[in-house]
Amino acid sequence: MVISAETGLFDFSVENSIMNAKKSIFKYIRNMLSKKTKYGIKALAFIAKKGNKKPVQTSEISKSENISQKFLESILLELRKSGFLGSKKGKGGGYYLIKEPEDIRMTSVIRVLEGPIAMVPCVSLNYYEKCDDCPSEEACSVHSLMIQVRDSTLKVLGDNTLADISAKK
Amino acid sequence: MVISAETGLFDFSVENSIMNAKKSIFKYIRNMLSKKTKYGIKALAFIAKKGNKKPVQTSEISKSENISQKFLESILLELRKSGFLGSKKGKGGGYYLIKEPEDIRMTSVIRVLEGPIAMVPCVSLNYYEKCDDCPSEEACSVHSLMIQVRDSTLKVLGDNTLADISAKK
DNA sequence: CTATAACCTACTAATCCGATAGGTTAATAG
DNA sequence: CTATTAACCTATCGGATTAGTAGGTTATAG
Repeated sequence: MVISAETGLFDFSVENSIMNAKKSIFKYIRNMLSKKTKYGIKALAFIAKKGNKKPVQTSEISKSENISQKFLESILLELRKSGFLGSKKGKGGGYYLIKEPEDIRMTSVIRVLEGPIAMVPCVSLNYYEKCDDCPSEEACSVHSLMIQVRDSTLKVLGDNTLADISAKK
Repeated sequence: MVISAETGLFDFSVENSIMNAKKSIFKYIRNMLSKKTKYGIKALAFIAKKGNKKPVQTSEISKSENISQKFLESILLELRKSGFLGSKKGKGGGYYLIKEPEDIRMTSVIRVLEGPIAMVPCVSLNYYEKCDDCPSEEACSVHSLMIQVRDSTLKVLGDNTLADISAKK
């Protein structure tokens, strides 16, 4: 907020021009992978790295991975409800893996946290939705392209398990 | 809005529960490819299909592809400024391709309209940005996974040209 | 000179993301 | 039995984008 020296009132025009400048200078970069999903994967990897079956506290993951604890809580809760994690309340409690890391594919993690893997709903396997505009999917120039992208992404995410990504370092 | 028969007042609790139900039933599906990009690709394909060098009007594309004309105008303008299209004003004017469809890769179109192709800025080639949270990209479990996804997507989008996607049908 | 179609500027509603706040419940330690 | 711990739950919020809409101005063809 800029205050005019002359009038003592808020100078909205200046404020506005600064905001517009910001807009144009710092081009927003769209995240296709939300922080939620990113944090979720990191948390799973963290738990997997520990290896043993003792529960890991949210606070520990939060500190180690620089994630807001409250936000992380909601993510881990969702992962538990989706069957990836088990939990234990009270002292010494926390979250632990239910399945082996080798059996957790990145596709399933991302589908739960993020939603569709496809870039467009009309080529999504699990979250299909027809486009409003396209009368025919076969005639759509974007459709087949996006199917190719989906399939190549699906291949990568399906090949990678939690064991693979938590093995790093 | 629901009106209580007893009090004659708005029953916000009911209203609210309906809205919550809606929220949970109709899960929002995130588009990773914006409509802007989708429309832009469709428009390019439309122009490419025409084949000849006569300018194509925004209104024609808009009607044929079911795209809001004003929105499309802004997209085609951007594509012109980015060097994909040429334009001609006045009667008989419109937009035309500057390069051959074979020479227009989908990667470049998407980068201009959408921005980064990578799912996360920290693995983007053209829009790189460091993550706030990660102290080390090598240690990040998400990083290498997203590099794999990026590369496979880049392969598909780099292999497909405007000629390829407009050849359909 | 007039119709056309590109070009430009500003604004808006709806929506989501990422997070915060403030609590309740269940399990363990002492 | 009591205090502590950590998961669990509900509500709310600011900031930012998307997908337009509105209302013009400029240049070109006939």
